[in-house]
Amino acid sequence: MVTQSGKPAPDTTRRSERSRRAIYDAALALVAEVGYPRTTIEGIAARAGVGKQTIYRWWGSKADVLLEAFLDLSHQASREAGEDFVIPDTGDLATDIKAVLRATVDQLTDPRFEAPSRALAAEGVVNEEVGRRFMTQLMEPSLQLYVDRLRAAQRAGQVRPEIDPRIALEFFISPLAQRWLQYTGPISYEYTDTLVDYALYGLAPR
Amino acid sequence: MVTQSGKPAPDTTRRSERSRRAIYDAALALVAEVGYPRTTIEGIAARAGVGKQTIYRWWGSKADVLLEAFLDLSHQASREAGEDFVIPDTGDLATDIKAVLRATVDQLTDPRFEAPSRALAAEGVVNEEVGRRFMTQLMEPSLQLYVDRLRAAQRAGQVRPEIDPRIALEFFISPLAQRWLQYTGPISYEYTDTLVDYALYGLAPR
Amino acid sequence: MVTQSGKPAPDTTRRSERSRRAIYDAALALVAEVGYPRTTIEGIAARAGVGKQTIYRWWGSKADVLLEAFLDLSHQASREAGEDFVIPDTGDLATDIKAVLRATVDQLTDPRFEAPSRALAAEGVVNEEVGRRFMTQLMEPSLQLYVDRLRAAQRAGQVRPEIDPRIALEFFISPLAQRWLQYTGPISYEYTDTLVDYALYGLAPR
Amino acid sequence: MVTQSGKPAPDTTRRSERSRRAIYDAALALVAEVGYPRTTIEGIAARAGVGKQTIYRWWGSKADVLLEAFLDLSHQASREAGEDFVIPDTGDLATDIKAVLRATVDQLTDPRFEAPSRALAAEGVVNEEVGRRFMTQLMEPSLQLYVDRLRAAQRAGQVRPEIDPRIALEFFISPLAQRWLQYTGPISYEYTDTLVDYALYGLAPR
DNA sequence: CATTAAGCGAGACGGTACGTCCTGTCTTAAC
DNA sequence: GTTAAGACAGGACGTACCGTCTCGCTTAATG
Repeated sequence: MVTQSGKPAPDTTRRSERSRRAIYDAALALVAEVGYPRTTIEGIAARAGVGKQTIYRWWGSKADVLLEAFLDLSHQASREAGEDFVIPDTGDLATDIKAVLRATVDQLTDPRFEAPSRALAAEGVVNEEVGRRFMTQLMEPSLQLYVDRLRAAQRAGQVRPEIDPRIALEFFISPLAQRWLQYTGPISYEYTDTLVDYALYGLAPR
Repeated sequence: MVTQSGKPAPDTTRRSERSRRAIYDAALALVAEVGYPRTTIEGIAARAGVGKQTIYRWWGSKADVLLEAFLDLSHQASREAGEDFVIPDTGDLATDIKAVLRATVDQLTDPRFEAPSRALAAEGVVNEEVGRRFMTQLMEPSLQLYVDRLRAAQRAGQVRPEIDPRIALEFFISPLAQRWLQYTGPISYEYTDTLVDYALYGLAPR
Repeated sequence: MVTQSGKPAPDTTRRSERSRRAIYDAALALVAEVGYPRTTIEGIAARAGVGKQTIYRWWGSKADVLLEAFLDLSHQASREAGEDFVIPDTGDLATDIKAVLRATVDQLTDPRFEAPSRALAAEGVVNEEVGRRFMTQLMEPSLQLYVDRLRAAQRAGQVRPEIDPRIALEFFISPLAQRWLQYTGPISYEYTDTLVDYALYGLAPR
Repeated sequence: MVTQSGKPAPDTTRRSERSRRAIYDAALALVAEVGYPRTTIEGIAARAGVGKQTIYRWWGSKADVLLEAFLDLSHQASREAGEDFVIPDTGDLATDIKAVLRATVDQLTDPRFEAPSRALAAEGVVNEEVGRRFMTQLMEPSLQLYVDRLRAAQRAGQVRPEIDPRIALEFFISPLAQRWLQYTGPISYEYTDTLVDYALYGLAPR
């Protein structure tokens, strides 16, 4: 998807896999250690034992590198975790969503994920392009799972049919996201459970 | 609450009001024009016709400057707007909250506010200290208004008494905030109205 | 000797003697401790417990301050030393001049004098005005003593009458000065004695 | 002779010759135009169209830059001038030295040389390291020429054999240097001729 | 099977901004 | 009216990174 710039596009087949990995590792490590603003391209290159040009050849910006590194990390994690990234369907919507949200709470407080995802979220707030990629590449797949589960619940008569699942899911996701992003309140299992109870009360038919 | 640093702490009584104003104006203008990352302390100083040291004397960072500038802007706006910053109480909770959310939508898309508040929100995501100040100084007062209005609704029997207003308000605020911050969806009056309908359905007694 | 500038000349009668002394002391101490380039007006003021403006009111530059401070120091030294600052006339010109040059060697290596006089000499090299004041106020009186002593020697028939004493004295003074200023060679009693022997051999009648 | 500093020592083979030249030119031009103290590293960099870091990478200080620039200028001048930088030997010592000193007078008053050499001399007075480099790299070669010529004169019986040429040459050089450096008197052909006459009278055998 | 062209590590380069220090002017309150 | 104190506009310092560039080197793939 390289748009035609002035430069002759680099030859992907000759790309050094070893360098790419080293760059991902260095980027994630640095963001975790010193924070995003003090993570520099030079620092990543030095830590990865790589020339700066190798970074500039393949990525357009620090955010780009981190986004890919984080995507890679997420894919690895998915592969390791197996089933965990789907929403269960026990028949009881409340139980199922509570379980998923508890897993989300765990992930949001996992130090391995926290620094880079905060960094990317922040960059995305201010840089629309990064924001949209963060959204489509990282969040969207998860959101779709909620949509699917809510549709199933509608078919089962547990959620009113006129409800738009795409909006309903925000009642579970957004309050948690905001507390995490903006320090508007503490995050806990108790909190997410309450969220689900309040929200489902409104979504269920009378 | 000035913590004892190494420096002798400047004399506030001698501070130049004219410089402060010029710095606020320059900071807000630059963020609007070139974006937060390309807004520099040197740029602010130059535009304000002020020495860099005058900025460093009174603020600790670019984020600090912008936070105060934005607070100042908000206070000005409040003063101009008068009554607009309270939640009306017509007796109909849905109507009242819809009105406030529509005003919020307007503000979030007002170019005068958008750039600086995005910048601050982003900084706050990554810098906890800024995040907490953004929260307590800018958002908290507004949130309290929601709490008050929801309490009144509880007394009027329109909201179930066991609901925690502090959590309930997030159903109105957070989805909108997330769409705005993370480009997770479009923002419109229709959307916020739907939000209120879905949420109140769950909050109201059966 | 304040030339008419735009400013109303300050009132000398109200000048604080205590401040002047403190400034001299601070200036000399700082030059000795950290060297001339790292001696600053602010540093002098702080060390002297004096406002910066007090320095700017009475002196035009750092060099000015130091020049006066050093003059003051020299006058003090003269007063303490009494007779030492005249050239003796024992009748033997060589002996007399050797004695004076040995005293000069001592002074040039006295750490109390070395730092400020090097500083002033250096400033004078590059700043003609300072150079001329250094010359007329500090060196000239001493040079005149040489002229007087050489004239006496001419009257006594120990120096050829056609010799210009003003030039002759440079054979004693300049080589020593250059070695000191420019590190062109070591300084010792033996060296100055040799200088006198070589030079007088040429100045004396055959 | 690179001492082990903390920095990794730049790669000399990759050094930009074009930048070095531009820096020399800018430094000499600025010193001539605005004087040494108002010549800044930033100014040199800007005028040379060079990044500041390029200066800091290769030189340790403003004095360092100027010293090398001046050395380079001198070498250029030597190359252009050819024979002019040796002391002639016509058999008549007085004539030969007078000629050289007249050339020196010319150089000391050549505006191309005056500003930078004053600046370096001044810096050398106050900064021993610079002083010694100024001495060894710029003055020493010329001084050696005097030593050689005086030795030849001793062999020819024109100078007493017990005279140390290294001290004798100071009678020609130092008075002139001091007048130039410290404004202790005017500089002219007549003056240097007199110097030679007075001095040789003492150096010659009876 | 050499040739050649790309990616690579390294790092010098022209720049911009940083945060600190100092300049010389100006203002305030104390004496 | 001088003084101590210190805020101010300005500007240079020396450092850290930016993104571009050029250098030899390794490493496929091709002629």
